[in-house]
Amino acid sequence: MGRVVQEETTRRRGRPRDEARRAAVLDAAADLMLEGGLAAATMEAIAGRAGVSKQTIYKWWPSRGAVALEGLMVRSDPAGALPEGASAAESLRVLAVALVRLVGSTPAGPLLRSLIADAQSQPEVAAALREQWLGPRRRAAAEILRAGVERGELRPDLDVAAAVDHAFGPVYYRLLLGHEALTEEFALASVDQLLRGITRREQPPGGPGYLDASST
Amino acid sequence: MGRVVQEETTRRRGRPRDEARRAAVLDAAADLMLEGGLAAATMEAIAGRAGVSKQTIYKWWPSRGAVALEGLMVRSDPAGALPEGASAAESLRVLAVALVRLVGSTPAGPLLRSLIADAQSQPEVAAALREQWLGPRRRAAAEILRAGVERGELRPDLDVAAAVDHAFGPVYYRLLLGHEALTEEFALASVDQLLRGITRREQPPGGPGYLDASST
Amino acid sequence: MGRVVQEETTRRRGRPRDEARRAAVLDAAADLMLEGGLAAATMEAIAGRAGVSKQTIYKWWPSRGAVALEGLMVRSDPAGALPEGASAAESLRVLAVALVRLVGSTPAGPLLRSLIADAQSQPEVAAALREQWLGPRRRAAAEILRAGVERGELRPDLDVAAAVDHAFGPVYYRLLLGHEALTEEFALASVDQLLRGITRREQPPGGPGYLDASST
Amino acid sequence: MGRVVQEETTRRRGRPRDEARRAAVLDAAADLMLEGGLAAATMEAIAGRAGVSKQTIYKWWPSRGAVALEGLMVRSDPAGALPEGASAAESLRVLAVALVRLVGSTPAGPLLRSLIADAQSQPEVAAALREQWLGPRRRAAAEILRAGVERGELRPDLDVAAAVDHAFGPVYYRLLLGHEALTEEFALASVDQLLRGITRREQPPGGPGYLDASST
DNA sequence: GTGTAATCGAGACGGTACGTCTCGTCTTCTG
DNA sequence: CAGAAGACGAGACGTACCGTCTCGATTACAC
Repeated sequence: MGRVVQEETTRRRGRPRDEARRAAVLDAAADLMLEGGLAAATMEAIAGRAGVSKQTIYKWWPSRGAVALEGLMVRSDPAGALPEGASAAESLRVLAVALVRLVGSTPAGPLLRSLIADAQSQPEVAAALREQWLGPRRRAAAEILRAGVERGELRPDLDVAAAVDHAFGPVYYRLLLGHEALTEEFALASVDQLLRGITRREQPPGGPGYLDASST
Repeated sequence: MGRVVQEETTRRRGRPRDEARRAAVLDAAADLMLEGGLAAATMEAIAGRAGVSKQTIYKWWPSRGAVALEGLMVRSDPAGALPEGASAAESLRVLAVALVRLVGSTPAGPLLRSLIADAQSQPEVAAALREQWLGPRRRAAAEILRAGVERGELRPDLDVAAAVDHAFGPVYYRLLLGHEALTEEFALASVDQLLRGITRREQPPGGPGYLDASST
Repeated sequence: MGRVVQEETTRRRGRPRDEARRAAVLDAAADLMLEGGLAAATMEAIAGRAGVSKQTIYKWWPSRGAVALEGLMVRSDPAGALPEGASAAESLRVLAVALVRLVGSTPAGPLLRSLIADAQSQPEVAAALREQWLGPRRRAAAEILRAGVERGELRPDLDVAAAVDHAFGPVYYRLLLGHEALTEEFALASVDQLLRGITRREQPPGGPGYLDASST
Repeated sequence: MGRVVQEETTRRRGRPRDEARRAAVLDAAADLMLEGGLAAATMEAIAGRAGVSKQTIYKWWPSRGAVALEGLMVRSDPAGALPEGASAAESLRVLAVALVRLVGSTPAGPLLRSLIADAQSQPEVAAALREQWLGPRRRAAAEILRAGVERGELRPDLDVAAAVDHAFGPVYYRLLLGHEALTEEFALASVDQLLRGITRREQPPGGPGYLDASST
C-alpha cells in the first residue's frame, strides 16, 4: 500500500550518517561552482565551505564528480509534472523549457557543465552521468515520442533516439559552448524545428511556423 | 587575393623561433590526448614527450588550452573544398560529414573534447575556442544558409544562428555525452532534419525523407 | 598484611569492566609491536586486533604509551627472586641477566623500546616510564649497592645513582642503538666492569678515586 | 694530494641546488625540535618555518629522519681536536666531555633524541644513525683504546667494543631516560669508572678478570 | 521481574599530517 | 642569447590515524 519502501527494517549499527552534513556538502559544492566555476570546487574548498572534513566527503562519494552528480540530482526535481493527455508536441515543449530553466536559473547549470567537463577525462563520471542524468531524461522524451507515433501524431518511421538528440542537442551545445544565449525561446525553437520534420501531415500546415514557436 | 597573410615582412632580431619544436609540442600534446585522454596531457608530459623544456612551451603558449587549440587548428584543414555552386542543402551535408570525420577519426576529436572541457572553467579558453574554432565554422555555415535564402531555396524568415545550432548541436551533443555513436549518418540526419523544416515549399516533399538521409 | 588493597568495598553499579578485553588489548598491542615494530601498533590496529572498539581503549588508557606501559608491567614479572643473603655482586649479576632476558626474549623488549621512543616527545610518557618502570628497578639496584656498602663489600664513597647507570646504561644503549648484540655476557661484563672499580680493596688502589674524576 | 675528492668535474646541468634553502631546512628542523620536541617537527612545520615548499624537502631528503640526521651532522663538528700524544685516558675524557656538551648545550641533543626515537620504528633511520653518527664516534673511541693497549697503558685482553659501550652507554642512557641530570661530571665518572677496570696494573689485581665475568 | 546504569561494538566525524602530483615561475649552464 | 635542464613555491590530491562523539545492544546489579 505504502509507496515508501520499508528500508529501515534492519537498523544499521554505529553512529548513523549525519544527513545535515550530506546536504552541507552538496550545497557547498554547488555554491562554489556557481561562484568560481568548477575549477574553484576543489575537494578541500568544498570541505572547508561545508565545515566538514575531507575524509567525510571521501567516505560517501568516490570523487568530485560524484558529489556534483548528486548535487545535480538533488537540485533537479523529478521531471516536473507533465500535463496528462497532452500531445507529444506539447510534452516536448514542456521538457525543453524545464531543462533550460533548470540549467539557466539554478545551480544545476554549473553542476552539469562541471560534470560534462569531468566526463571528458573520467569514464566513470561519463558513465554515471549517462546513467543517472541523461538516461532518465532521454527515456522520458523517447517515451513521449513513441506515444506520439502510436497515436498517429508523428511519422511511423521515426528514429526516436536521433529525434531526442535533435530536440535537446542544440540546448547542450549552447550550454557548453556559450556562443549564443540559452533562452527558452531557443529551446522551443529546437523542439518546433524537430516537430516540423516529424509531424504526420495529412493537413500540412497545422504545425507551428518556424519563428512562431515562442508565441505558442 | 593570397589568403596567406604576409607575416614575415619585419624579420625579428635574435634567434628565430624553432618551428620544428613548435610542431613537436603540438604533436606530443595530440598524441598524449589520444593515448591517455586529456588527463594524460599534462604540461610536463608534453614537454617530456616533445623533448622540449617546459619554459619553451610557456614562452609561446599561455596555457595548456592554447596548445590544444593550436593543435586542433593545425590538424583540422581549412574546411575542405566546398563544391562550387552547390545548393545550401548539399553544402551543409558536406560540412556535417567533414566535422564528423574530423572529430571521429583524427586527433582533433580528443583535442576538441579537451578544449570544451577546459572551457567550462577557463573563460580565456572558452573565448579562444569560440573565436578560433567555432566562429569560422559557424560563419561558414551561416553564409551557406544566407546564400540559400537569397537563392530562394530556404525560407526567408530563417533564424540563421538557430539553424546552425540545430544542424551541428546534435553532433557536439553526442561527441561530449557519448550516449550514442557519432556517425556520419547521424550528422546527415541532423542536417536533413533541419532542412525539412526550413526548405521553402512550393513543392512540399522535395526534401529527403527522415530516415532516407544516409541513402542520399 | 595483605598487599592487595581492598578496592571492591563499594561495588559500583552497572556493568563491570570486562577484564578479558583488558588483557586482549594488552596482548594485541604487544603482538603488533613484535610484528611490525611500534609504528604498526596504532590505536586503530590495536582495537581491530583485540576485537575491541577504540572507545573502550580510550576509556581505560589515556594514550598509546599508557597501553604499552601497562603491557610492559604485566609482562615483566615482579623482579624475580633475588637470592637471600647474596653478595651485592651476585645480586647485581642476577638483575642484569634478568633484564637482558626480559628485553631480549619477551614482548617486553619492543614495548620498552616503544615507550622510550614515545618518551622523547611526550613528557607524560617519560614521567610514567621513569616512575613505574625505571624507578622500581633502579631502587632495587640502589638498595643492593647500599647494602653492599654497609656490609663493607663496596667502597664507602660510592655514588650509588651513578653506579646504577654504569651497570645498566650500556644495556639500554645497545637495546636502543642496536650497534652490537645485546647478550647476557655483555650485561654481565658491564656489571663486572662496575664492580672492578667499586669493590673495596685491602690495599687502596693507585687508580683515580671514583668521585675525583671531574677534578682531574 | 688534496684529500677532497674532485666531485665537481662533471658540472650538472640545469639550475643548481640552492644551498641557502638547504641550510634553512636544517635550521628550521633543529629549531622546531628544540622548541616543541620532535613531535613538533612535522614536515609541514619544517617547510613552513624554513619558507620552503614540502616538495623541496622531499626532493633532497627521503624522510624526516634524514633531515634530522643531516642537521645533527652539520651541527656536530668533526670530533674537535684531540690532544696530540695524549694518553688513552685523557683522550677518552675529552671525547666524553665533548659529547655531553654537544647534546646538552646545542640543538644536537634534541636532534639526536629524535633520531633514536625514530630509529626504533624505522630501520633505515637506525641504519643511517649507526653508520653516520655512531660509527665514526665509536671508531674514534675504539682507536684510542687500541692505541692505549699497544702503548701498554691498558690491559691487553681488553674487549674494545664493550669498553666503548661502558664509557658512553651511561651517557646515552641518561640522555634518553632523563632520570638524572646529564652532566660533564657524570660523563667523566663513566670514563674513569671504565679506566679503573681496564688500566694495566703493576701488581695484578685481585678483582675479576675483564673477560672472565660470564664464567663467574 | 524490572528498572537503572555502566560497558561495549560500530562507526561517523573534525582534524592534522602524510607523501605525491602538477602547475607556472625562476635560475643556471650549454651550444 | 635561445633553450634544456631542473630547482622551486604553491597548493590540491587521496590516505592514515588521531581523539571525540553518537548510537544501539548488552550486561549486571538494585530495587
